[in-house]
Amino acid sequence: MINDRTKVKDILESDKTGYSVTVKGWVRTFRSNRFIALNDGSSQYNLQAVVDFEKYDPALLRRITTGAAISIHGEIVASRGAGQRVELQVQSLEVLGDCDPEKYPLQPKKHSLEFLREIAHLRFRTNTFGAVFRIRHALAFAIHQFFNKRGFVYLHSPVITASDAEGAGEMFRVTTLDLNDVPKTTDGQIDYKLDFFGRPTNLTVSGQLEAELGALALGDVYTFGPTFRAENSNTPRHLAEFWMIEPEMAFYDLEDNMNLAEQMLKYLITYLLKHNADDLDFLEKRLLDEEKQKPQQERSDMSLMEKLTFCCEQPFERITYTEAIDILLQSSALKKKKFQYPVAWGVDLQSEHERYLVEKHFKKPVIITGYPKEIKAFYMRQNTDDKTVAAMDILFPGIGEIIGGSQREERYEKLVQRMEEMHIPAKEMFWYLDTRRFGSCPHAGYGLGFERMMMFVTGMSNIRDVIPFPRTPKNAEF
RNA sequence: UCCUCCUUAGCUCAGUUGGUUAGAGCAUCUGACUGUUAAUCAGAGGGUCGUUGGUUCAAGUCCAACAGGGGGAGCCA
Repeated sequence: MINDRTKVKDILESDKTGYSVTVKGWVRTFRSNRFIALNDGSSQYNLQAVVDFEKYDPALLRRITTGAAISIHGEIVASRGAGQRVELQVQSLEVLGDCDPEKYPLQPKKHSLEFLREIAHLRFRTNTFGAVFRIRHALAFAIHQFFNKRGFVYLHSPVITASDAEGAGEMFRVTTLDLNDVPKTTDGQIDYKLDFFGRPTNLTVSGQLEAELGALALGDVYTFGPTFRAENSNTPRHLAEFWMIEPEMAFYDLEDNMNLAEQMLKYLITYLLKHNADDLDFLEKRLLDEEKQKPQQERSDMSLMEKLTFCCEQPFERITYTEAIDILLQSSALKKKKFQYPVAWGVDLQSEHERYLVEKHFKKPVIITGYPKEIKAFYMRQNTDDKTVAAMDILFPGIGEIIGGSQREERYEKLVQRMEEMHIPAKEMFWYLDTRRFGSCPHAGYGLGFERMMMFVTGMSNIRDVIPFPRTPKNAEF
């Protein structure tokens, strides 16, 4: 048994002194041949271990280098220095894993996020990514806690699907066929009968349709799993593999749906403010440093904590698509020809329009409802005006659309009609349509991009820095 | 995929109108010092200037293509 260590976080959070501990972790810096800054991942902060170097073999001390894994036994005492309340007086020290300083790429200094992305296997060892991934864990946990408290059932939707009719984006093909010798039918087509599933299959682009099946029996369900889009998107907001939360609720209309989504976002932010204050504090300081490099005009007027607190305190602004278009048409930005894309009823809102509404006009999260049916998916419930659907998008400052959802079309005839109009093969979707044939009921749901939420709460500006191993076009190294 | 910018030491960057042996800070190594907080001081090592081709007496510097990365856009979460 070697799991006898005390975690740094527990030591630092207590004022207690005069007791013996064993700590294990990685050296961040070794100053003056006397002070080891030790980090074990449990906290943003390091434990300062004090070595009386006169009593130790210089050969051993030389092995205490940045990045080395060490185990220390000693006594927790009040610190004589100013930077910390308590410190560890070393009584015995063992190097568990050496770290050659000539070759180790991490130094006790600031590294660019781009450089750290190239060494994604080591970036966990930095302050920034330590904070990011502790927050990622906490956010995932809070999501489960939120739904569990409300009696939701966590439903595992399949990662491999045969459905290619959802129209949610380009898909990754899943096959065991020999790509160097693909079997063909007599008319020259790929013979999928010989493939593993006997038919074409893909990685899922959404668990929503499966979640609906669950909701119409279990009541309230949610999915939380990886999602795959094979789109050639090269932006700081897109990944080929990302995580999505998709709640689906029976007997909910659009307003119930919005209420739940707003409550959830506020719950998650409040949870992090309470449980990850140290990590958020670090990220806030990091952002402030970064802002200092920018010209005055581009600096944001709120700090990270202020922004998060602000979002929890304000009710989100709720407007219809039609109202949004009117605001844009009357905006000074339009009159000054600041928009690159035209504004008119019927067009989809562009990033620049969304950003204007959220960041300039309302200056808080905005929920937009009632989009034209032409620009939304087939499963959204048609409104009585015959022009719009019961859709809702929640827009956040800085990242745009964080949640997209709708009340679903529960009326069989209306749904089939819409599928025909949009060339969705109803025959292959018999399992989905069956829910509308047998005991259909009003229901609603939404999708939350987990990494988008991570970007908002951490203030990180590139989505590749909030997931451990980002998958993007031409990049799957780690 | 489109537009735009970038690529010089391990990292972050400077490098004049093309002109001798390409520089700095940090890191690393050696030595000094030792209650430090990205410790300090002195010295040393470290570069086929992203790749390929072109212009020129001469290219880190100018031109082209390609690769990788950043920012913006589209698609979306």
